[in-house]
Amino acid sequence: MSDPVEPITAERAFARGFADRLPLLVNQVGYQMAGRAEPRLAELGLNGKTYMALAVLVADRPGSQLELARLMGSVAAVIVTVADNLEAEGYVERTRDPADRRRSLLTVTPAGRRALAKADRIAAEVEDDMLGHLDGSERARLHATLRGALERGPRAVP
Amino acid sequence: MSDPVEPITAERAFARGFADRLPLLVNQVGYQMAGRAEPRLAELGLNGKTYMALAVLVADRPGSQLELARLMGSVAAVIVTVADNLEAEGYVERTRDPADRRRSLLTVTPAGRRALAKADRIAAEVEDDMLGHLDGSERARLHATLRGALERGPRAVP
DNA sequence: TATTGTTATACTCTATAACTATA
DNA sequence: TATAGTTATAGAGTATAACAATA
Repeated sequence: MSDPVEPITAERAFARGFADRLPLLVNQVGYQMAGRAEPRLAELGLNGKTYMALAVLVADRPGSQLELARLMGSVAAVIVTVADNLEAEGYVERTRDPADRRRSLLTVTPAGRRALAKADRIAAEVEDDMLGHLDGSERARLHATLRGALERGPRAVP
Repeated sequence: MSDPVEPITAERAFARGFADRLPLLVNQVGYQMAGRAEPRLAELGLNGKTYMALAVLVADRPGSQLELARLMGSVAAVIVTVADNLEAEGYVERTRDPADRRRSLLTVTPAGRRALAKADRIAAEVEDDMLGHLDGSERARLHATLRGALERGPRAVP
């Protein structure tokens, strides 16, 4: 104790109780990442949910709010608020589908695309923060592993 | 379309919007894992938080509720409820530290250890569900990667 | 005066179920 | 009758601050 070259106290940096329990590890890493990203996303008028929605809108082009909900693993009522927030920031425009006037078409505006690009930069920096110890190939492997996990089985979680 | 060998509809199994954004991927995998584990933990009288607390109590032996809070990345007020729940299930006993009567010592009961073992089995099965496509060495690598991410930097998230 | 645990309160999220308008 | 979106409401979870006991 009181070692001059090790100013960090003896307190563990993280709980060993997480070490061999992958679900706890994944949740903790996700929680850490969210906690680091959210304050910076807030400066863009975004949060985790609206950032995710922008990403899915651009990449997957859902044809209705309900399809967006499904892609996000969420439900219709939640997407209403998400779309409201994005619309209020000027990041999406909401128009009724002329072919089926029950559906709302969400189109990302140029400002929305700029916000998404900035949010992606934040996400990349958070990734660097937490995975700076990995080289490129290790990071690519982690990406592939997690994508594979999502591709397996249906999403049963609302 | 309507391919007999591919009964899954054209709907994507998961949103491509997540694909290149690691924080979104991690959160989604964690969310999936939690959604699969929670209903089964509930049969043990546990949830994600109380399971995590049991694991940390056994592995890290915190000397007070506040230390447990720090190890879990939580705060004192939340731990009160966590400890209340574990105590109500008979999984921990709460006694005042004789050396400093402000502190509560949480000791895991034999029933608590049995519940933790069952919860660990659930966690392992959820891991198999989502990572069945990985062989042992790939899984070990994922473990090490995530542990490394948590060991880097302080936890700033309450 | 500082710290630990607790309680209280307000706030956010989420889940569910009505309700509307369109089909 | 069924579907997409919306609204309402209740419940869970979280954060903050005040408070009591102990140091």
